[in-house]
Amino acid sequence: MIRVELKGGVIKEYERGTTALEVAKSLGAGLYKAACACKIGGKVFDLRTPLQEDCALEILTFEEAGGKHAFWHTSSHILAQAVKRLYPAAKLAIGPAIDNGFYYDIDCDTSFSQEILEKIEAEMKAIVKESLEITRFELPADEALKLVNEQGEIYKAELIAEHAGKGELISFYKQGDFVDLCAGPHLPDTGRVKAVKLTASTGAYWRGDSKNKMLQRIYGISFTKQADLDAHLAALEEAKKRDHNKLGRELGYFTTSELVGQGLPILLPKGARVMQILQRFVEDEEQKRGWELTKTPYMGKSDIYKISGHWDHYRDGMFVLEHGDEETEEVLALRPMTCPFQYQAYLTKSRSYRDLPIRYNETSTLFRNEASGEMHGLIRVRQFTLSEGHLMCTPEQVEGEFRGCLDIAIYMLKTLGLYEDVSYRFSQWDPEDKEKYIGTKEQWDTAQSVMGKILDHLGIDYKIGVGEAAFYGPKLDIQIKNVHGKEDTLITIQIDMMLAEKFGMEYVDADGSKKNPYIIHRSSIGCYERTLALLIEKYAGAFPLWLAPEQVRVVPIADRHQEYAREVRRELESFGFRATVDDRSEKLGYKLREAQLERIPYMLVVGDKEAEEGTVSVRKRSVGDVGTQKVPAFISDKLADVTTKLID
RNA sequence: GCUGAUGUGGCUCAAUGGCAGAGCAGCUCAUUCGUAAUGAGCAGGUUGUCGGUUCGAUUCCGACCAUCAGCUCCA
Repeated sequence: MIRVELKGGVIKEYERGTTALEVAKSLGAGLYKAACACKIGGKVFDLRTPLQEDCALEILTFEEAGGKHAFWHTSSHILAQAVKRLYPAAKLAIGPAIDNGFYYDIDCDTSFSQEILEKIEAEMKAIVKESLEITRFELPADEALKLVNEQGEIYKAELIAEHAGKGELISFYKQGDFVDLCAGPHLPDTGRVKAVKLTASTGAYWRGDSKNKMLQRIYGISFTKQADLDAHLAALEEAKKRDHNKLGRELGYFTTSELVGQGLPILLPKGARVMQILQRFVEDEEQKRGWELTKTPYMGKSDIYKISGHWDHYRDGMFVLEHGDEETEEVLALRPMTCPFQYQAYLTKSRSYRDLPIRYNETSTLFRNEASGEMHGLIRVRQFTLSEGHLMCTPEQVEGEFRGCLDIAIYMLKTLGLYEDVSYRFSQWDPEDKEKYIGTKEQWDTAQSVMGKILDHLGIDYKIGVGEAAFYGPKLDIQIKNVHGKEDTLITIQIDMMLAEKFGMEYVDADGSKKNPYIIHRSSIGCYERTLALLIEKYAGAFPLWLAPEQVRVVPIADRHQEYAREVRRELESFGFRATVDDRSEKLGYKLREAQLERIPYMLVVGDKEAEEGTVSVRKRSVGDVGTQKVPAFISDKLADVTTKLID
């Protein structure tokens, strides 16, 4: 007998070799029916795992992450089984659970149109109804290979071939007549996937490599009951309404034009105003923290990019202004980054260790010729404005300066109300990738260990991204998810030990020797276009007062109140408020409705009473009518909110 | 760049191998109104662009442009 510690510290005894599923069954029919996977000693396992010794066991249901993962993984197997039933010639690649559901990559001549997805979904429901038992078995690599070859599963064979010769057993899962190579864990049977929806069919390269064949990827989501699926789909619809690419256009923040081109958004007055507010905020804050503003050219000769290495790495992604022969004539290119231009500022004189750190910031407009399929709203564009900076310092200073760079980024994010939504990624090089990265293994090990030490010192919780580093150094990326759950980099701080040497940047140290400074590349608020996009989504267009392009709208009730309304507006403007008067001969309700739809933070209703008393009737966007105030009282209240950058 | 989808007035959406229609927005007039839509009238489109098939194309076909989802990429 073995002793199994269950949830809440309860200890029960079982026969050695009892499976987790049998334990769940012994604990109650409800738990048995809900069981998806288990945790043994804190690690997630399949429910079929026999318990061989005393252990702590937790049965995971759909409510826990591990259980959800198994549930969605099984859903993907059901998807694959349905596809194989309908299209026996289809070849299966991989089909994992993801953060929000599951997918399966499939090689099939038939294109999975909407109608076909519906057919597959119907077949999945049939498989669920059949409530097939799911069993696990293991084979040595050579027998496993034989099995998948018999099935004609060439992609599975490729996966197994990688494990051949290591002596490990390859696991399979079987449900009905469908067998799939898989590490698991999986549900006990297919009958538990009560509600399923296939959400999309897209393309995806085999093994994530664009040199490989493009397969078809079917995405889906599933739940234990239909009501949860319905709620999930409704939430997705709600999220779509916040999408900056839709809302930002509707509210008049930006537009695009076919005549101008892809990835070249036109910021309309509202968008341009918010961007100006953000820029002033960033530049002022950076000045307070010892950053010096530069203004460098939007283009430069190819020579400068050849030294930095960008010409080799990113020439295709640069807008090169070609006039003639590259060999004999000057070739200019629009700048894709500001680094080497700010280095020229550093190089204007010889530097002493006493001069360091030198911190240069710039609100820099950059140009990158992104691939046509990459462009998206304000998130990924071909011309953008970065709050960019480069900091030159000694090795002793690098930790403190890095912390300073991080501090300002965190301060920005907190002020904007985005901080709670971000996560950190420590982006490292991939030693296997000989093409992308410059420098030696020693240089990389040093730079990464410096950054790793700093991050650990600061107690930052990060994920490691192998192969995500810049070609010249490791990065701390501050990641954020958009309204659809897609993650992007908002802010990045990089340590660079390579480019100073390439550009001959030196300083004279205390002992008289010449050394290359460390360079930190960093952004404090990221790219303004992208930040604006995320703010639109975060606030669903209802910006905090300090950021709102129009802060106050004065709404006269009848035409005879227009003069007083304009007086109120002039008073507001004299205190720096962005205010307008809606002087159209419309009914009050009509004008308020429009102001609400435009997300104006405050509407000031003025009629006979207000004009008489020198007051305004305050309507707050988020609340409604909040009563009457004297004009100076309203102004001082809201001035305080603007000064503190209140997020309301 | 790749896979797939989409493109009809400013917006949301109809319709059709044979004169393209509605609501909202806009404009005009009337209404002067107290916290999310006053009424009436008017105007607005070479159906993304170019080419092909056809007696006739917005509809069918092709190329391109743009937009969307995803992949790849992101200095």
